[in-house]
Amino acid sequence: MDHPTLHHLNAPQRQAVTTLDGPLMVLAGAGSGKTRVLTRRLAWIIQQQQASPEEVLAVTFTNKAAKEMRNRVQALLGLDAPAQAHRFWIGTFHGMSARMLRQYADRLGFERDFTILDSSDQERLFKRLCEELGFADAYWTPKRLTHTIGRWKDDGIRPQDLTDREIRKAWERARIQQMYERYQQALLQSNAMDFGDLLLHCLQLWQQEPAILAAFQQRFRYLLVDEYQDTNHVQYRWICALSGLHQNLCVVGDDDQSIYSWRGARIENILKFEEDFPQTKIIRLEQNYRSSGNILKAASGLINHNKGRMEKQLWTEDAQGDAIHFYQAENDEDEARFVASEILTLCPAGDYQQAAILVRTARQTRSLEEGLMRAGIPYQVVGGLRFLDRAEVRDALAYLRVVASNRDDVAFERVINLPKRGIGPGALQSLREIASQERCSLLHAARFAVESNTMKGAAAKGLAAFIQLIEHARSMLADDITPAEMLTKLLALSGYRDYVRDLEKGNDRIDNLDELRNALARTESLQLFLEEVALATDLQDGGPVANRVVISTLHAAKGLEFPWVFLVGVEEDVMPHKLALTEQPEIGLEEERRLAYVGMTRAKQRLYLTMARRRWLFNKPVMPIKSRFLKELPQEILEDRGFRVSSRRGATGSLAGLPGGSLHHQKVRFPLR
DNA sequence: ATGTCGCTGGTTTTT
DNA sequence: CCAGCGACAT
Repeated sequence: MDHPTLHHLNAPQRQAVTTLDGPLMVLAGAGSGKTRVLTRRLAWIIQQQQASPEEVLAVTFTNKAAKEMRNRVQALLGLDAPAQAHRFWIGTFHGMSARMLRQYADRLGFERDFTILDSSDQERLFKRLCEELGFADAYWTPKRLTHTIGRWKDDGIRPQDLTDREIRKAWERARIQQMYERYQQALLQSNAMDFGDLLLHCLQLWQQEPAILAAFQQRFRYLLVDEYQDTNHVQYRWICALSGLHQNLCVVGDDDQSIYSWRGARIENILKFEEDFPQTKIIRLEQNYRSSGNILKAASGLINHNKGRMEKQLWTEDAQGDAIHFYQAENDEDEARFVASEILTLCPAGDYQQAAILVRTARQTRSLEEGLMRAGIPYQVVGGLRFLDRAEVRDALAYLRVVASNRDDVAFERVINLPKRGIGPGALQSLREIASQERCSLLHAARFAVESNTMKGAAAKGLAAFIQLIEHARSMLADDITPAEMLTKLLALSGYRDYVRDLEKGNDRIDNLDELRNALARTESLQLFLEEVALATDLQDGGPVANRVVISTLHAAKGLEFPWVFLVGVEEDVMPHKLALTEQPEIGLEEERRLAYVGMTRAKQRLYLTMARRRWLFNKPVMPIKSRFLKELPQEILEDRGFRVSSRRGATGSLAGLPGGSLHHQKVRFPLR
């Protein structure tokens, strides 16, 4: 077998690529060439003429991963491939589900152009329902309802499925059940689905119309699932259903990198796979091509403290490489300064994209950003507050949604009084009453109220203006004005642009609106844009920007790699995070350990672990102590870079080394000031 | 209907 | 420190 698609693959990789028929589970350790295997496998299926691209379904968790997979497969397939690559069904669980549901929306009582709600939309909706139902409870806040019901949906629990496993007290269960039902009703009424619904409604559709499922089963000869360790129960059922006929299902994952249990991910899906598909072949990819020997040793040493792992031992042909550098900073500022000075030493030519700083929580980025800025090092923050989550962006999107759909009540409520149009809670309440009486949407109710002069005063005027605005926007689209131009006019005429300009940081916010408009200009239609945006996390390509240090949360760093990695804040209460240990301490701790493991295994050549002895938290001083994870590392490969008491007050070295009498090099280097 | 003051409560967040 | 919210005043 000397096919180019099989070049440069080790034996298990080659096996994973060429074992096409029957269920297959690939346990792919960090840095073991997983993406290479996945993409080669897709190419192999086509080249061996086992299926045509449209008969292959590959599911990923992020749009970014999907895009990368498509590009790489395209490259593998050669010149005639672009058209072929587009025929594959490659996408996220949610994207693929939406695609299938649009086709059959009517069977479930939805229209084809249903909207997809994000968690802030959901919270708003729950808030409204709480008010309507007089549901006041200190515990069951809209936020908690959103979260809890979201988890239930991940587990496939519908309102009627609630038992005392979920809520023990029967009287409370009845209340929550009613709320859950009302929520689903409201979604149907607004022709909307939340993320969980996308998957659940697929299952329901298939159950209700077996012929539709059978057609999909027939079609997808090969299924591939990436990041399998992060699938939840419903996703598992979704996969099983679709692969039910041919059973050519290949899942690829690493239980040691499961870090989304708080979003419903079930590590047990890996164990269950073998049970549910008894014929399963298991292939382990254990050779690591990314990290030096010491980095691998440290990471393995850490993760070995977890119980109940799939048996797997990573190894590398690489040299041991650098020691793991440990630095105990005096405080946040000193930590940032240390990181910055190391980066300057490591990247004398200014090739800063070689370095990454990984944090447990987004708020840790602040002192680091300041430190880098002071040192004149360009950086890029990934995984912080995302573009599409910014209030002004969501507002503008809500305007677009109202223009695009008559039924999107959630979007309507968001913008009806933004900027202020004199439509307060009272006016809104009467609109809702009209809507429920007439069984119509809020927009229709508003139209009705204006036409029949039901409203009075400021509210009447404001409503009329709003309706006119929306109709005007629609007529622009009908007159072939581009959606992007329409948005610009819409935001200007509504007064929203002026309103935003006068807010704090108004200029930045206007920039964001402009960026949204640019993204809209790049898309074919408004419908397509709204779909894309609903399922996307970010509009920017997301790839590393040239010559910038990446600052990332650990979660957002999965799948990335860098020559130099700084894992900062390696302290108790941060890593592991305090709140991760509250409910089920053992389980939480193991996930935190995996998170640290993911961070460490991002490093190729050198790994730094840092902590600070003093920090400020919520305006209060705290004295962090070393993370227990530090003590779980093989001590002999750690190099203590010491810590330093404020240079201005005269430095005294400290022997605050690690237990076990490790090295105490006092290499104090501070090129900055 | 809207503006302001003071209180609370703050992980991670692929979709 | 900070955003987001409810209570109260305008």
